[in-house]
Amino acid sequence: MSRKSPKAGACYPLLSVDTVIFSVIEDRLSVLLVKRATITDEKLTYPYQGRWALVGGVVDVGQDQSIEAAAMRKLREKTNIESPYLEQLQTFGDARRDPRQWAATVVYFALIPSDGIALVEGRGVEQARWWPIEAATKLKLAFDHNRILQVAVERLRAKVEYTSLPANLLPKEFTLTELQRIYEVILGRPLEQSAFRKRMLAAGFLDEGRKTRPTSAGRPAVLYSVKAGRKAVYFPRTFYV
Amino acid sequence: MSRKSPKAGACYPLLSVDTVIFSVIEDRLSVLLVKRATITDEKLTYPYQGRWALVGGVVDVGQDQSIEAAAMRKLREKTNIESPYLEQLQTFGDARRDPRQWAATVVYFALIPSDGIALVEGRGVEQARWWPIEAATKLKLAFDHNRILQVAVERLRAKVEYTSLPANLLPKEFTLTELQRIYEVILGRPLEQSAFRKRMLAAGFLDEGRKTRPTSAGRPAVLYSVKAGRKAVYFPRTFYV
DNA sequence: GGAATAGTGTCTATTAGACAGTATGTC
DNA sequence: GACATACTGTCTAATAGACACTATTCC
Repeated sequence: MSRKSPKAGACYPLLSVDTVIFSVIEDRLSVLLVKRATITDEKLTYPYQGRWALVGGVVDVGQDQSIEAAAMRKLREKTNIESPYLEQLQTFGDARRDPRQWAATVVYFALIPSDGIALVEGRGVEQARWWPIEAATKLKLAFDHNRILQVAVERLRAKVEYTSLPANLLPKEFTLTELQRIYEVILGRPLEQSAFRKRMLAAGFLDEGRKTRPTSAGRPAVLYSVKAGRKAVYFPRTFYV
Repeated sequence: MSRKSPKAGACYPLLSVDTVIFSVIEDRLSVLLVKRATITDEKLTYPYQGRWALVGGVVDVGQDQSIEAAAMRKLREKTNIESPYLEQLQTFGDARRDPRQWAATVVYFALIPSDGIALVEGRGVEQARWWPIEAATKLKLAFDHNRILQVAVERLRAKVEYTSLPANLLPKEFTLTELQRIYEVILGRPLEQSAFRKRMLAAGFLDEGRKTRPTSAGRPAVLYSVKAGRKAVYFPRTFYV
């Protein structure tokens, strides 16, 4: 925000990126939010102080080669995830969503496994934490982030009905039971085991691991992993016709 | 492009909108392209002179209340369509896609009926015309518009498999045979009549018109129209499982 | 053997696709 | 009646869902 001309801020749109970072933590679909810092002497130039917000920030033309690179950079600054599933959601832009000026934000959504997530606190941020979706939507978020979050959840739920996206929420190797649990958590309803397994195997995006993992009790399960290069597969039908 | 500071153009991203306007004309999926004007004395500030390009332009903070409003304005300036089906496709933005500066463009795609299209030529544009998709993709378009067009066509073809989107390519009233023809043109393969009709009627997005239209020969067909407020319906399966 | 979890076989209901057949208009 | 286009009935194959059954481990 250091333009020379006093009117510049009002004449050109500001471009930022925001990422809705999803993970399933303790059987709940959750989103990573950051709390915006409180800076007592700069109320005008740093709005929504103390509010929870999506991970994001202004695109830096000097630093970012592309919008996606900007989103990846912001994500790296907040988590230690190297290559998450990242999909562009939608761009929101109008005259009123930022009190300072006409602003547009390109929103991505990311899916990351629940294992080994370490949060990093950065500039302009007091805290970062995971919120279950139901709790997050009840918060009064910064900017139009409530609406953005809602759109992101709707898109995720819609795509889970007919794609293999949820596999990106698990570590590299996982059992079909674990995968099914992820689907059930996001959709909020139980799925029939036999039909689920048939569908996943028929879709042909899984490699069967030779090893099995003996858990505390019960028959050990076969470990599967997503075939190399297959970010997502589309099923020919949705669940429960 | 009239920023005061000489470095301003290099420091902030430029935000524009582009719309891939589709229509089915004479049984061919077509896209509306405009030819960029030739201005001999301003080669640097107006790139890709004489090239064909998507309909679009820079977002004007003073004029446009939102990005979608900007897209609608550009569309209005080129065609006389009042309320087309308009869906945000994707935003493309990086350091190299515009020779002048780091630029981002929010791309929409529009579906408009083939009847009553009148083209209007505007500023910076010499011609506007419809190109069949196969011909358009062979042109060397301005900016990264070849890539954008490709993404748009892929998205359209994908959605046609499981949505009622193509109904937006027809006038208000149409027969099921006409609707089927649109699907076949976009998908590039014939569909089985009985299954097609069952699917469309089962999806429940059509109102049966009481009138029939006596054509030159053959049995007159029932006219259908999309139920009020139903922009698109999702089918539970794709065609040809 | 009992408990727990993983995985499969079989039946049924649904429905998409195929295709022949019927309906209704013009000439 | 001939022709053209619109529309429907019926058969079949595929498969999702339901659910009971089997498999493999730990204790």
